[in-house]
Amino acid sequence: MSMADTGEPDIAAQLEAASTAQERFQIMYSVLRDRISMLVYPPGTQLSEEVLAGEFGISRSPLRKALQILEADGLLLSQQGIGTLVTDVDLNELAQVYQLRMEMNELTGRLSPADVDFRLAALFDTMRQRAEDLRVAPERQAFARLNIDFFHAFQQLTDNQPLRDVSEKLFYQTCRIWLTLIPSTNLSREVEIFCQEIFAITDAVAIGDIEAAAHIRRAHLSMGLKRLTSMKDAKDAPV
Amino acid sequence: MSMADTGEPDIAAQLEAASTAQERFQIMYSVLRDRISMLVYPPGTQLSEEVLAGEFGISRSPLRKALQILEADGLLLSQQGIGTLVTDVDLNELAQVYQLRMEMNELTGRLSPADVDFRLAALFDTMRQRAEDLRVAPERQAFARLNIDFFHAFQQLTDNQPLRDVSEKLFYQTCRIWLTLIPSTNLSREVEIFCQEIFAITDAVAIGDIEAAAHIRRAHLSMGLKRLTSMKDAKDAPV
DNA sequence: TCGTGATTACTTGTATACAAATATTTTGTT
DNA sequence: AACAAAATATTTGTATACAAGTAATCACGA
Repeated sequence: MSMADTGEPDIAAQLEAASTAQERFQIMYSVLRDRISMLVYPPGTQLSEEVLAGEFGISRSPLRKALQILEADGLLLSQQGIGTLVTDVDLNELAQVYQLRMEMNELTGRLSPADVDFRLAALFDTMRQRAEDLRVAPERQAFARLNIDFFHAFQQLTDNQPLRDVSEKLFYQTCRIWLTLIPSTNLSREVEIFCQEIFAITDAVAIGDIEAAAHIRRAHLSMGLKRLTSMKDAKDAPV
Repeated sequence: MSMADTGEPDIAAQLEAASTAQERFQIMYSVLRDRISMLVYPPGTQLSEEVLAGEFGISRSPLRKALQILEADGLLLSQQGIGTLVTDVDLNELAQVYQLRMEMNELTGRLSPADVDFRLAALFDTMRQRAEDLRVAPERQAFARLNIDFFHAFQQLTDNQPLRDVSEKLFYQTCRIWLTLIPSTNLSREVEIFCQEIFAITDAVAIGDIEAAAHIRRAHLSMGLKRLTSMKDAKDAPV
């Protein structure tokens, strides 16, 4: 599925193995979005179409489709003569996206809540396990990876597909802010808070109370925004 | 020459006048989305890249970007060897989108409500005027056009940009359903209902009560969904 | 007449050459 | 040395030829 964190073995081979154009697009899109979100390409990075096409073993044409969709998602900005740059997340946009996500997460509990079957419960159990592992050995990459994977798990708590699509777009618009703002000194604290969130939500899911899970998620989004703004202020403050 | 019956004077000239690629994309995207929404291209219509590029006076490359974004929006579906087809709106998707829009419209009143200045009040006044004109002479095209324009006016009631973007995507995913389902016999009734909605919302906006406007909108979305499902049932019923 | 296989036509997907826009470097002049 | 203008390099944008996939047609035989 997602994987492709550091390993990401030979994308070119995966692309060649894919039979349809849609599959190839999906691979390129996922890989690039993941690299942007995991800060393999930090904000401001210039992505050369020619270089990327070379790495993927294809021409610029099919690659450009992936880049154009990512641009529509707000993750890239292409300009003729300048280049394709990874966008930055500014504080204003961050606050607006977070406010919207807070409200929409509540909808997860109200609109078409999924029934918690064995598979879903098992998924959240692995999340809990990964959180515990991370707490023992806090690490930036693993933290970011768990953040992304837990989001996708949470998504499965609703059967409303448009809600899923919209939530995903909003999530990826800002999720890299954590990696960009967390200094190594704060990592442990953030991991601890995130673990508490995962534990609480997993407990709620275990007893089938999706609405409770949604409210917990909302509360943590709210507090997360507050911490992010304070981090941002601390970073922007003069030395 | 071109079959663009609804105003839309020579797109090719507009494209040539545009100075940047982004402007050209915006023109093509808007024109195509509008044609799909106004049923110039009804669901199932096959859009030939070559023909469209010819009409727009450009090559397939820049046109394809617009088509690809519209495909990501869910309005088109492209398949190699088959063609690019306008998607249909099925009842399931319709219900999910409407449920989500109902909830999100409430957010319009809570998240960053815009302050109603003179310009905004004037805009809603023109909407009221157009509604009154439409009531006198109900017409399918004018109804659909007002539906789209009123949506954009309503959008301006919030300053939360992500909320605007998401709402717009959702709106265009289903708005053509009205034109596809309304038989000429029901047009007058729908126009009447729509006028009542516009009048009520305009009154609320006039006194600066955006939250009230949002609740009215939500109520009409809810009732609209009910009517749409009943229309759909009536249409699908055997003769 | 029916069925079946090959052929043909038509569609989007991909590769590539070139155009246009921007940034950088060089070069010439004062 | 400083400045300006031109040449150059680098990037995305566009046009176009061809490949790959699909559907319809035709030919041919039983």
